[in-house]
Parts: sequence; C-alpha cells; structure tokens
Amino acid sequence: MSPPDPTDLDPETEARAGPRAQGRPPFGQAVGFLLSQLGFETSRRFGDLMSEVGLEPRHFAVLRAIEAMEGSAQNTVSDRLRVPASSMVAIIDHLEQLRVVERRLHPTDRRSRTLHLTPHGKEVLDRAVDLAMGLESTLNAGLSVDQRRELIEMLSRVADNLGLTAGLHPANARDGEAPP
Amino acid sequence: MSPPDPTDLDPETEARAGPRAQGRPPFGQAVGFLLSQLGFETSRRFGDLMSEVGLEPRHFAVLRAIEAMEGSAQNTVSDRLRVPASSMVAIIDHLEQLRVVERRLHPTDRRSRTLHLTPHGKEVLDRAVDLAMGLESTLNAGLSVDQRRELIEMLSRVADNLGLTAGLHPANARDGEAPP
DNA sequence: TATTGTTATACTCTATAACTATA
DNA sequence: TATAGTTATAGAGTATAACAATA
Repeated sequence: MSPPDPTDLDPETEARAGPRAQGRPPFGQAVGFLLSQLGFETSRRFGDLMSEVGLEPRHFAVLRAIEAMEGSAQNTVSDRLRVPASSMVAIIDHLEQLRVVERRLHPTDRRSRTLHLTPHGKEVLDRAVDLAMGLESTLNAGLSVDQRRELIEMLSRVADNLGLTAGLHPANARDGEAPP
Repeated sequence: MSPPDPTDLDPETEARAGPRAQGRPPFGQAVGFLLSQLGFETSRRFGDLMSEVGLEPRHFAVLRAIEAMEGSAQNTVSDRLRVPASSMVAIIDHLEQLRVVERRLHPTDRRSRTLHLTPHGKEVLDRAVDLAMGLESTLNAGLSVDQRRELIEMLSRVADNLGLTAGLHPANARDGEAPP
C-alpha cells in the first residue's frame, strides 16, 4: 500500500463541513443544500417506516386521498394527486392486494371504478399515521413549540417562493399547470 | 361525460391543503412533509440549473470536491463523498469529456489516477456556483437576514436529529457508517 | 370521437460483481 | 492477497404509447 496522499485534507478539520475550496460559499450550510439533504433523508426514513405496513410513500398518499375522497372515481383521485393514470393502476392494484382499498363499479359509468377504504384500510392508515407522527417527533426534537411554528412558517414561505401547492408532493406528480 | 362526482371536494376550499380527512393531522403542514416536498423541488430545480453548464448535481458535488482536494486520487475523492467506485468512473468520464477535469498518472502508484481541475473547469465551476446562488436567492426571497439565519440554525438542528453529516448529500452516498 | 382503465414496451438508472493491472 | 480503476450485467423503476370497452 502506498503512503497517504499528501494532498488529502485533514479529516478532523474538514469532516463536518464537507470538501470546500477557499473562497467558495459554504454550500453545506445553504438553505438549498440543507433542504435537498433533509428532504432526501426524510423521504428515505419515511419510506422505511411505511414499509412496516406494506406501503410505499405513494401508497400512503393515495390512501389518504381515498379516505378524504371516499367513493370518488379512480381518475378523479389520480387527477387530484396528478399521478399518471398508468401509475395509478399499479398503486390501486397494490392497495387492493393488501385489502385496504376496494374498486367498485361506478353506478352510472361502466368504464369507471370508484375507490373505497375498507375497515382494515382504516386500521392500516391509522397505523401509518402513527408511524409518520413518530418521524415528525424525531425531526422536531429539541425545538420548542414556538420554534417549530416559526420553522413551519418559514418553510411555507419557501414553498410559496417555489410555487408549490400545499399538501401536494411533486415526487409522483406529472408536470404541468397547477390545479385552478 | 358523466356528471361531476358528488363526493368531489370543493376545490376552492381544499386545494391549498390537499386531500385530507376529518380528524387527521394536517400532513401538508408537518415539518416532515414540507422538508420532503421542498427537498424534492429544490433538487429538481438545481438539476435544471446545472444542466445549463452540462452538469448534473452529482457532477457539481464531485467538481467541488476536486477543487477542494486538487490532485487527490480518484478513490480518495470517492471515499470522501461515499460515492461507489463504479459510479465515480462514469462521473469522472463525463467531467473529462467536458474538459473540466483531467486524470493524471499517480507519481508512485501506477494503479491510481490523480484528479485535477482544468482552467476551464474553474470557469465552469464559477458559473455553476453563480447558478446555485441564484436558486438560493429564490428560496430565501422574503426572509430577513435574521430569519434566514434562524432557518439555517433550525434546519441544522433537524439534520443533527437525523444524524446527517454536514455538507454530505446522502443521494449518491453509499450506506454505512459515517466517516470518523 | 373522446375518455377510463389497463397492458405492453422501451428507457433510464444504478448497484453488484467480475476483471485487469498493479501493489 | 489486497487494492485502484474499469467494465459488464442484471434488476428496479417509470414513463409512453397502444389497446379495449364504453361514453
């Protein structure tokens, strides 16, 4: 093995800030970097939690929407969440296999399917919500109630700056104009 | 076309909060949801910006590291950023094709390659940094200097709660123990 | 003709592990 | 034997568009 590369940085000095050249802004402490980093890790942990109840984040989102829009047509839900129709098929297939959602015949339009949460689906959703609240507690640890409120206010402001629609996650959403 | 689904929610009432059932917490305003949503959109916009200079976010991260660790071996950089070695090959290939980075022979270890930023690479990095700072300004619009500082402090606290290493983005990093 | 839901296909992405050459 | 870099391969994920039934 060759000797340590003499150009290596001192780990104790630089480790916490990440590689950074003289004269460059500290990207590791920029709002954009922090949001990207935190969003990625938060999503990863959320995915891990949801897998405990057999779901992925997208299934959770659709399940919540179905509870809120009980009996709506499949395309109504996919339009609301801006999920592509073909992706929606796979999502509902999965939820049906778990027996948490049922497709039923639409009373007047035979092309259409209405979506319904089963009693078991309600239980699974309760459990998923508990898991999500646990993650929320982890994130908020050490923040006072006032700090958390301020944090949410500022993040909401940033979301406005980006033109995001509240409550609509862009990960699975089609591009295009926001709903009117 | 069939008449509007009678279970549809009133768009004007519910659009900003997203689908939500009675008795459920307002996920759309939770820290976790906001971070996930903002992180996704911030990353998407950052990727769009980097494409203006022919880069993807990972290339930007590696380019910054090479500037900070000029002349280090390829595996030193990939270890620092926790990028898998085989991914690093494709990243450096791309940076070399853009003539922003050069591989050179290691002076003592003929298996190894040292990485060097070209003068043109410095220019490209300058431009990429400008683009990133523009996004940072967009994100911070409407926040006072004090508010931005508080926001960064609180986000850093949340990052600590998640055990994240400052400046190290988990998107391209292998799993495993953090550097000592 | 247009729309709902479905299926099939083609594409991207990337991680794993095999391989070469050196140490 | 172990390591640096490279290459090959296989799997997951996803969007696109074609399709069948119905409006």
